[in-house]
Amino acid sequence: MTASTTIPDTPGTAVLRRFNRTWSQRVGVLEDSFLGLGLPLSRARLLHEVGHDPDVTVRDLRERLDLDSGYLSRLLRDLEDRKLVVLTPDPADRRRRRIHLTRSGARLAARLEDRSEDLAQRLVDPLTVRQRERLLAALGSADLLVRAATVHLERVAPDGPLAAEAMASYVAELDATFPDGFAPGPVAPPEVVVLARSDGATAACGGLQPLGDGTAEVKRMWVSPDWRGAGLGARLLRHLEGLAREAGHERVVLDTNLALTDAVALYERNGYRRTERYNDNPYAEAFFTKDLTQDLTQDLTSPPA
Amino acid sequence: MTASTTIPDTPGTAVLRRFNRTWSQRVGVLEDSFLGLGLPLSRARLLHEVGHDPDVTVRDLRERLDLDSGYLSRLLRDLEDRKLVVLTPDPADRRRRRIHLTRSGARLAARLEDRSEDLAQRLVDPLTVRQRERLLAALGSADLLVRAATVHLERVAPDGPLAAEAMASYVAELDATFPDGFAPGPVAPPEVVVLARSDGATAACGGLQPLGDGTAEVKRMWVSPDWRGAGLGARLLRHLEGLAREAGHERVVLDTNLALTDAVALYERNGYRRTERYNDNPYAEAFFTKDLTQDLTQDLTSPPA
DNA sequence: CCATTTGTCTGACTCAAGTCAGAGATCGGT
DNA sequence: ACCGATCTCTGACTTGAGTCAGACAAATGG
Repeated sequence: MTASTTIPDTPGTAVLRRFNRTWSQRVGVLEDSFLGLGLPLSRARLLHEVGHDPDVTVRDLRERLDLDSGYLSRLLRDLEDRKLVVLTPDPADRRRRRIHLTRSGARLAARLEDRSEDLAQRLVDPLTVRQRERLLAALGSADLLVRAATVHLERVAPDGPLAAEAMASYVAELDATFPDGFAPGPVAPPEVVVLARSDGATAACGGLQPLGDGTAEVKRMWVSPDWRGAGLGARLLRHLEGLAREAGHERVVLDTNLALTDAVALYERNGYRRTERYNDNPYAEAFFTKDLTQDLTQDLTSPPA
Repeated sequence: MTASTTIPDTPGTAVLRRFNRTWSQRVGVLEDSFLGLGLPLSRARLLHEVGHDPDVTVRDLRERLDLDSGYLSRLLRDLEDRKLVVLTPDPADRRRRRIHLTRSGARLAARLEDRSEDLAQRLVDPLTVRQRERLLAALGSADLLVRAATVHLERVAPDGPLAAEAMASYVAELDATFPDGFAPGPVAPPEVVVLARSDGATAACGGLQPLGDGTAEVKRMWVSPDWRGAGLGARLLRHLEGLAREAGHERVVLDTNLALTDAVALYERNGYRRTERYNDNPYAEAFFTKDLTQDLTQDLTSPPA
């Protein structure tokens, strides 16, 4: 609660590191709570994961948990020997194997869950209702911010499945937002597609289309509802501007519908100014442009050196 | 950011557990950051600990980190072989051995520190200044609350060193607060002394002295400045009331100085009412009492069952 | 239908992190 | 000077977690 009109010498990371220490000392137990029911941690985590979505394939797990295939195979075998799971070949692709919990596996998974819930409860217990609310609010916003901070921006193939999926989300959202729906004709995807990805899910997307004459158009800016308010839009926008600048463009333009108030605010906040219509997109009501040659935007992502 | 006028079914622990997941996935790396400089984690941690206070004895470390003596011995030997520390017998007690960092040990410890700082910096980096402030504020308050929630209240020997130390802090604070200082005569410690301890440090203290006639006096309530605002005072007070009730007392009384506005507020918030002077303590300006027989105070520490 | 890729599994390791049972010095009290 | 406690160290184990190099079977693309 120190006043923070000036940037302190120790740039907050002290707080972060202290918190990390506190958390891992006192709450690290939450993880270890999976322990003590006869299963080592790795196996318990695996069981938990299987419990969370039945019928996963070995492959899915391997990808999700980033485990060595041999190791995973052995872990699964161990769970199988303990009669906690059964592996059956996937009829659709007989190389794959599907994993189901047995009855006792489900029971154990539930007990692990309870145990972890118990521990969480016990942590929160000594606090007053008021404090509990403060704690949970703090953790909630820290969660969002940490996740936002660790999102990866990656350029993907514009015609790949990831890009297609993101485009579909974008279209679906506009369709739900506009009073008369949104039904664009079949359009080619933009030349550049960037996704913000987190945990294998797409948190935001945006595209870039060269229009010639030193101009690139920003297209399909979209932030998943789960991620609003985490600054992903601004980050993605800056990233796209950077790419445009690298590609030698002198300005970016974009169009938008005025119903998208958040988007309009985002553009205005980031140095975009209204300009005249430059296309015949029937859904577009407002047109923006930003000069990339004069680097007025100070980089907000890193402190002044 | 959901409205929280009603208590949700899933009592926040979901938020907590989700946060735990996020944190350990993304930031757990902070711990592992000690890795990769050629030292395994346990040794790196040990080095870090030694760096933080030079001239520790093996015994101290064993106690502080709760390690098996054989294991610790081996770890230290490993550090010694790597020429990172030197062990010398303690002249005062030649069974003990003191540990010092060598020059290269200190260098490595500093690099470990930097590395962890770097990682923290990198986490925070993609955020805007605004978001960073939000994150650090959230972590700061979560830190305090988590630490508060995991404080242990323990009764200690009134004449032991821990009690003495706490009393000294109490006296020192009052001495600094009162315009004319605070110099009580040599008084016997209260019959019951309870400390709130965290990480081997005392966060708060309080005492209980039977006055006869069904009455117990609450004495020496003190919360360390680091811990103000975490609700420790209320918790300790309730704990003392419980002890008094168990011991068969019907009411508690206490005196205080009006300069201690926080304390006065605490007592009023917790059902204490003003009463007339019952002793001749020259520093006391206000006297409070609370009836223990009617259990009006609902227990705020746990939700209604 | 054949070569290549993909998905799973086995065997043979490594490494970190402990635990447990003493051995041997050293100290403190009597 | 002796006894029991204290401190440190050694040896002999265990367990968990994970890596790496293939082997083998099923799918997939030309």
